[in-house]
Amino acid sequence: MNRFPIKVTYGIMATIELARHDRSIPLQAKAIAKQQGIPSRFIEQILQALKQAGIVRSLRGAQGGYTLAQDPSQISLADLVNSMNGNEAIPSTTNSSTGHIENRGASSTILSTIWAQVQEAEQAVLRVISLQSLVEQHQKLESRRSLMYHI
Amino acid sequence: MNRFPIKVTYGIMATIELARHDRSIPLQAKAIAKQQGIPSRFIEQILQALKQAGIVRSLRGAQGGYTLAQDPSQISLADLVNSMNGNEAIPSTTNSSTGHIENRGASSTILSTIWAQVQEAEQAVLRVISLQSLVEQHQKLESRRSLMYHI
DNA sequence: TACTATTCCTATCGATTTAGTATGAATTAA
DNA sequence: TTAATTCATACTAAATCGATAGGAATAGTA
Repeated sequence: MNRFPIKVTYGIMATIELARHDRSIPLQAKAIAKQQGIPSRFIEQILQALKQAGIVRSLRGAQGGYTLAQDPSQISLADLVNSMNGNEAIPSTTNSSTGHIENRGASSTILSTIWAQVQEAEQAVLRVISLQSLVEQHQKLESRRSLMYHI
Repeated sequence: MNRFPIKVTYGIMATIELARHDRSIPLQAKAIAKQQGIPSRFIEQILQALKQAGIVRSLRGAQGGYTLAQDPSQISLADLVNSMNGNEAIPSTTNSSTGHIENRGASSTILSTIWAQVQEAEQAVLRVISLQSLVEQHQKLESRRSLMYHI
């Protein structure tokens, strides 16, 4: 089962939709929502996050909408996931008020570095997957599915 | 920052404590809680999960408590984390009511396999870290800390 | 200019999960 | 028999997740 947060899932679905669409014509949030079965007010928020991360561009007003800001081959899944997870803030070990090194328990110190390794392992998986490849896989699956209904 | 759920963090702290303790004498939940600054009724619940997973043994009644069920070198962080995350249930792709293959969207199918890769990467990191090594790191940190206060 | 379609901003809401408390029964050493 | 302990279950407060809501700002078009 897919256990990415729904926000992340929707964001990825939206960018796949954008990648399949003519890049010179903006695609509206509403259109994406309808196509993918996502609540349209919700996808708007997610598209905002993608915009802040520089992954999509937006045009306001009538005939406005969203376009990809980069080529699908240049966008990694890590970019997508990170932009919607509200990127981890400055991980500092110093307490800003005192300037002292935090005196956490030893276990906590150890687990922090292990957590960092876990995060890095996840990022490594996500970095090597491009939006381009997602679109290609998507294409294959869809055509296989339509074949099935022709038998 | 350590981003393991607090339940997991506490559980690991508890097993570290158990590993440092004489294995032939049960250590009480209350003692672990006091030593590590964990609410004692809370650590009891966590120790139950560790017991279900076969990582600790328990003895009820007066002078009862918990002991490790295995050697610290045989317990991996993956074992610990998984036992406290309430291990993922049977991942089946078939809909049990119809017997048919689920007809989810293509994106969802793709993201499921990617999520599995992410999970496997995380497990790979956790599998190679033993409780033994955690205890050793813990020891080093503690002694370094006590040295600092002797200067 | 006025109208309409759209993004953008911010607040709110219900459901679920997380972190913890509470109560007391069952068990066992002394 | 008593005291200390695990075990089982239910409850609760706070945070997070998955949305929904209202309306301001912007821009194309008649």
